[in-house]
Amino acid sequence: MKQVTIKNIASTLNLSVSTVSRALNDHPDIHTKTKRLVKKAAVELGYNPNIIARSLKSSRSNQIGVIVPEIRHDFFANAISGIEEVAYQKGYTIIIAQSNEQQEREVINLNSMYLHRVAGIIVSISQTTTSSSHFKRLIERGVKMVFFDRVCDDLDTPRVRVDDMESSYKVVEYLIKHGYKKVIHFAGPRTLEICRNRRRGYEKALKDLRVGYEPLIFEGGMHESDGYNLANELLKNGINSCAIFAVNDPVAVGAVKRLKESHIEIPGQIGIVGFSNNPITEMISPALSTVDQHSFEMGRKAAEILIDQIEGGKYPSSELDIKLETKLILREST
Amino acid sequence: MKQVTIKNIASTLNLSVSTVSRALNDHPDIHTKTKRLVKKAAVELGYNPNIIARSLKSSRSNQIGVIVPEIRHDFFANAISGIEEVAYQKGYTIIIAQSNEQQEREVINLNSMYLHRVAGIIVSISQTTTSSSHFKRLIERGVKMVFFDRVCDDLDTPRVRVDDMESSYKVVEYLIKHGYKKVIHFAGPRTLEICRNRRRGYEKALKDLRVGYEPLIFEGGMHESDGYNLANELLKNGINSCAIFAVNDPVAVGAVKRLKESHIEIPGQIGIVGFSNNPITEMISPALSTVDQHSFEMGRKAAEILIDQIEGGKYPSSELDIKLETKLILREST
DNA sequence: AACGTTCCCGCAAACGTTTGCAGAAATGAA
DNA sequence: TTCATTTCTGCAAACGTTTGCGGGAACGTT
Repeated sequence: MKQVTIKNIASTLNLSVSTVSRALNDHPDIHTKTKRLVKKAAVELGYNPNIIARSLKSSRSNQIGVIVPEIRHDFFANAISGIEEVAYQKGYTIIIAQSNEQQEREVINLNSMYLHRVAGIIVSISQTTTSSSHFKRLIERGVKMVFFDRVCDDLDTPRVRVDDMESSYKVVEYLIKHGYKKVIHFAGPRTLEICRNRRRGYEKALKDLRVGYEPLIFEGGMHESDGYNLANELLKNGINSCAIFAVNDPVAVGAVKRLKESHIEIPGQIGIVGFSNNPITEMISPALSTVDQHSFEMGRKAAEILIDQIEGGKYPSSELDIKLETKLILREST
Repeated sequence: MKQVTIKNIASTLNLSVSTVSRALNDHPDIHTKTKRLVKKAAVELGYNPNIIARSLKSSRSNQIGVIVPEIRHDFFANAISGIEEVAYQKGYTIIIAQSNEQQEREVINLNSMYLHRVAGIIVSISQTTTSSSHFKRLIERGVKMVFFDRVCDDLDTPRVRVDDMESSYKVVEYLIKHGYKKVIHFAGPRTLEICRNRRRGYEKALKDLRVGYEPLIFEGGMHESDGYNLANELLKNGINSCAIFAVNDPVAVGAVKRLKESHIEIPGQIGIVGFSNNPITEMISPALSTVDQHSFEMGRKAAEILIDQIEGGKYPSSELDIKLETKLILREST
C-alpha cells in the first residue's frame, strides 16, 4: 500500500504542495477555511508525515543516541529507562547501542549515530576506553553530548554523576567507625574515573582516620566474575576478617558468592558494601549494604540536560557538572 | 562546521554528483582510477554519508523499532541486549520505546516508529493490551513485525516464545511428584497469552495427575508488588503448607519477601518456583527455582527473524512460530 | 474609478543521496 | 578511414517535506 504524501492531498484538493504543508503546520498565511479542508482531507486519506523527509530538510533528526557498556546491566537498564521517560515526554526517540566494554565498538557506535544525524548523544563510557578522541571529533562537529556515571574527565561537556570520592569516603568512614579493624577495597579499572575516585575516597578515609595500616586494594573489572575472583584472591591471602568496599554491586555480589562458598560469616567475619543499589542487593542473603546512586534519576537528568542543550537552553555546557546525592543503605551485610 | 557532502567532493574533483556517488558505491560503470580519486578525496575532505538522505531515497530507514513494557525489567533488558547484538552485526540500529504496561502508550510508540519509517518492529506487548488493531494497522501498511514472549495470538506474524503451557505443566508435575500436597498458582493478567498458557499448564497438570483438589489460582500482575500481595492473601487464607508456582520471577521474588517476613520456611513449609531465570533468582536466599527461558537468546532470535523478513528472506511470516526450549532450574526454594 | 495595502496562494529551490537514461569519447574490426 | 560497440561520465528526476519570495485577488481609502 503506497504511502499518502502531501502531494496526494494537494492534487485531491487542487492546491499546491506548499499550501498543504503550511495548512498542516498552522501557518498564519493560510486561510482558516483552507486549513480545515486540508486537515480533513489528511485524515480521510490517511496521511502520515514522513519524519525522514522532515529530518533531511532540517539536516538532523529528533533522535537521541544512547551508548552504554551493557544494556542488560541493572544500573544501565534503569538509566536507559529514565532517559526514555524524558525523551518520550519531550517528543524524542532513542537509538540505543552497547559497547560491550570495548572502545573500538564505542567508536563504531558513535560514528553510526553521527551518520544518523542524531540530535544529541548520551554516553557512559566503556571500561576499556582510554582515549576520548572519538568523542572530541564529534563534539567539534557540533554534536551535543552528555556523559553520565562513567565520564571522560578531559571533555568540556555536561556530566551527570555522583560524588564518587565523597560517597566512598563515607562508606569507609562508616565501616571504620563501626569497628572493622581492616577495610579492603575491591577496585575497578583505572581507565574509569568513577573507579579512580572511589579508590581515592577509600584512601583518603584511611588517611584521615589514621587507621595505621596501608591501603589494601585489589583491582579487577566491574562484573560479578571479577568480584568472585578478587574474593578468591583475598581468601588465598589468608584474610578472613575485614570489611570489603566493592566498586559496584555486581563485584560485591560476586564476592558474596565466593565468601559463602567458603562458609565465611557475613558480616560476622567479613562485612561487605557495594555501590549502585541494584534490586538484587535487597534480595540476596545477607542483604547487601550499598550506596544508592539513583540510576533512573541519573538517566532522567542526563536526558533533560541534553534536550536543553539541543533546544538552545539556558546553560552553557561547560557549567554543568551535576552531582546527584547518594545514600548509604545499610542492610545485613554490615 | 558545515558537513561535507557529495557535492563538495564533486566540485573539488570537477566530476558530477552522480559519478561521485557511484564511485563511492563501487558502481561497475565507473573507471577504477576515478573511484580511487573519489575515495581519496572523500577521506581527505572528511566526507560522511548522510543516512537520512539515503533513507529518504529508499523510503525507509535501516532502523529496527523495539517496544517492550519496561526496559529496566531484567527479562526485557536481556532480550534488548540480544536484539542489539544481532542488529549491530547486521548493520541495523535500534530505536527503543517502553509502553509502561499501557496500551495507549504502546499505540503512540508504534505510530512514532511508523512515522520514522523503521525497517521493522519487535514487540512484547503490555499487560493491559486488549486489542491488536494498532499492530494490525501497521502490518497492513507493510510494516514487518515480530513478537516475542508476550505475543498477540490473533496476528499472523512471526513469534519467538517458549511453550508456556508445557513448561508450566512440567513445573507443576515436578512439584506434585516431589511430594507437595498442594500446588498453588500465582497467575498474571488474562490479557497476556503467556499468563493464560502458564495457567492452562498448571490446570492440565493437576487434572492429569489426578490430585483430587481444585486448581487454586491467585491472580495479579507481573511485578514484585503483585507477588508480595498475593503471598499476603495466601497467608490470610491460612495456607502455610504448599508449593507456589508463580507466573514470573518478579512475582516469585515478591512472594519470597512476604513469606520471609512471616518466618515461613522455604522450602520446608512453602516451596516456590518462578519463571524466567533472572539473575536475582540465583542470589536470593533461598535461591529460587525457576524456568529458564533464555531471554538474551529470545531477543537474538527475534532480531534474526525480523531482519530475515526485512531482507526478503526464505520464510513466509505465517510459518514462523519459534518455541525456544525451557529448562527447569532447581535451587533451594524447592 | 484608481491606487495602495493586505491576504492568500503558488513557484521553485533546497536538503543529500541514488539511479535511469543519454551522449561523448575511446576502442576495435572491417 | 569509417563504422559499430563499449566505456565512462553527466543530466536531471526523484524521494517528501519546508520555506523565501513573488504575484494575483480582495479590500479599504481617497
